[in-house]
Amino acid sequence: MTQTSVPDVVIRRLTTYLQTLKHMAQRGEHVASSTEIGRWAGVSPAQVRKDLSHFGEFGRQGLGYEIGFLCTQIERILKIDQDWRLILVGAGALGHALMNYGAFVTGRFQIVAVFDSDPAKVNTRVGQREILPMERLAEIIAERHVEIAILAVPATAAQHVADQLVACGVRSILSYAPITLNTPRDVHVRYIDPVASLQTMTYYL
Amino acid sequence: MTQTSVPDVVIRRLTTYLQTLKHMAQRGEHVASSTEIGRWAGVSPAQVRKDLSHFGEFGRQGLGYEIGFLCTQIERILKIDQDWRLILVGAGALGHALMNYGAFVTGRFQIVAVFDSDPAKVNTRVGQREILPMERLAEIIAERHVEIAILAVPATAAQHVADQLVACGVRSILSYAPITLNTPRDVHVRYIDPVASLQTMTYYL
DNA sequence: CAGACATTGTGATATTCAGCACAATCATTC
DNA sequence: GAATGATTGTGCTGAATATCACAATGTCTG
Ligand SMILES: NC(=O)c1ccc[n+]([C@@H]2O[C@H](COP(=O)([O-])OP(=O)(O)OC[C@H]3O[C@@H](n4cnc5c(N)ncnc54)[C@H](O)[C@@H]3O)[C@@H](O)[C@H]2O)c1
Ligand SMILES: NC(=O)c1ccc[n+]([C@@H]2O[C@H](COP(=O)([O-])OP(=O)(O)OC[C@H]3O[C@@H](n4cnc5c(N)ncnc54)[C@H](O)[C@@H]3O)[C@@H](O)[C@H]2O)c1
Repeated sequence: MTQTSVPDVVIRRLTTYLQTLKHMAQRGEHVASSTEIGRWAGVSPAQVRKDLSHFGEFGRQGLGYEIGFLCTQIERILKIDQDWRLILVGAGALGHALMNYGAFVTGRFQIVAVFDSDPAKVNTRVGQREILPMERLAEIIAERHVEIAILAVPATAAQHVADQLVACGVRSILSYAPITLNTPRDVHVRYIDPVASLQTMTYYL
Repeated sequence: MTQTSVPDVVIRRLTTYLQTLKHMAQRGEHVASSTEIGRWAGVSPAQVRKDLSHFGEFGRQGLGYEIGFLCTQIERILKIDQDWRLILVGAGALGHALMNYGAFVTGRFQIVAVFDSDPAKVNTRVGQREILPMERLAEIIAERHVEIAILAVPATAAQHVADQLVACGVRSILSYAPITLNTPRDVHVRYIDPVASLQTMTYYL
């Protein structure tokens, strides 16, 4: 029940439940049991129920969970029932893909500014937005109340940029650079690295 | 010691240790203690030692781990001391970024073919490679002994393509589609989804 | 509206994973 | 070459996480 004692794995599973529920909703279903949710999310029914019970009682005995209601609740728990403004640092190949990614154009996570250190790229456009110089980082972060940044710069520059972001008040970083960042405790960092993912898969082959 | 009983979290941490070690090697260091490795990888020294002890004794008391040697050993454990041939399905924005990603061009994970169902894209080029039609999937996978695939198609097509891949004998899938795939037990799937990562971070804000 | 049925929420239990502490071991110094 | 200092490898312990099992509670049908 206590907010702080919920393990991180539970939080991560909530996102997959949400995915599953949205998918079911699109298929026209209105109610889902923990068994169904579990099957599609790849976890046991008991796990689903226990995870949800950390935050309250959302289901009905004998019936299951009302999909729309549960979606709303999970979104509230994860605080994604509101818009979040992001910035992107690094307008390379990956940065371009991200800027054109539907979820960041129309969804609740909106990239409000793109930064790059390369003078040749600054003032050119990517998607809808103009690439800004790093000098304007602090200004935009403060002005737009940005708390989350996506890092898509080379590994060699990642730590340096991360330090700048932290200094500007960014509290969450999603990094694509294949390097573990050194940040203060209260700054949350997640990593996305396809090579690392592949390396863990070959072990099982 | 037993190969099968090693938890998946340990395997995933091995990749971060390897990253850290490579980084240290580049800085000209030759020996690393569990404390140093742990500091940069963000885990406790005891954790580092225990993880490594699952596979053998790689260190020297009083000194630490010889970096080059440990790299070699971890690479052997993860089976990344050999080249792996990958295929990529989906030559969209993300597919293009991946094809031009250095790690997939020069590293041990090599994308040997790209597929797309869009006739307008087939026979055009992305990076060095020609985009192939889905009809040639089975042929190439068998011919090149491909066991790993990267999935970069829209969510709506992901399950269908995954089924095709499994039918062709692919045993590991790295999926960028925001959907949990339904696959046989012996097929390993990892997911990369920036939105899911962001959703878990807002909880802590 | 009563009885059959299905499913939740959760205390208890089992299992997995992380941290601790120290003997064993090796390099280095004097 | 003995004494010192540092670090590993690991049994033990405790914490975190998953599973089980069932009472509680609702739905649905005839
Ligand atoms: N391309 C991919 O598909 C892919 C996939 C996974 C991970 N990554 C990783 O993502 C990162 C970016 O990849 P990419 O392919 O887009 O590289 P890229 O070289 O195409 O783009 C990097 C961009 O960062 C900018 N940059 C460099 N130093 C900077 C600094 N100090 N401040 C601000 N901007 C700076 C560069 O000007 C460039 O525009 C890399 O760390 C890479 O390892 C890439
Ligand atoms: N663009 C990004 O930065 C980004 C980031 C994370 C995740 N994703 C996810 O990755 C996937 C691809 O994203 P994208 O931006 O490249 O999309 P995209 O629309 O640019 O590309 C998708 C490609 O898949 C092809 N395709 C569609 N159905 C197919 C089928 N049945 N068989 C083979 N090919 C098929 C299309 O022809 C197209 O070329 C999506 O699931 C998206 O949600 C994208």
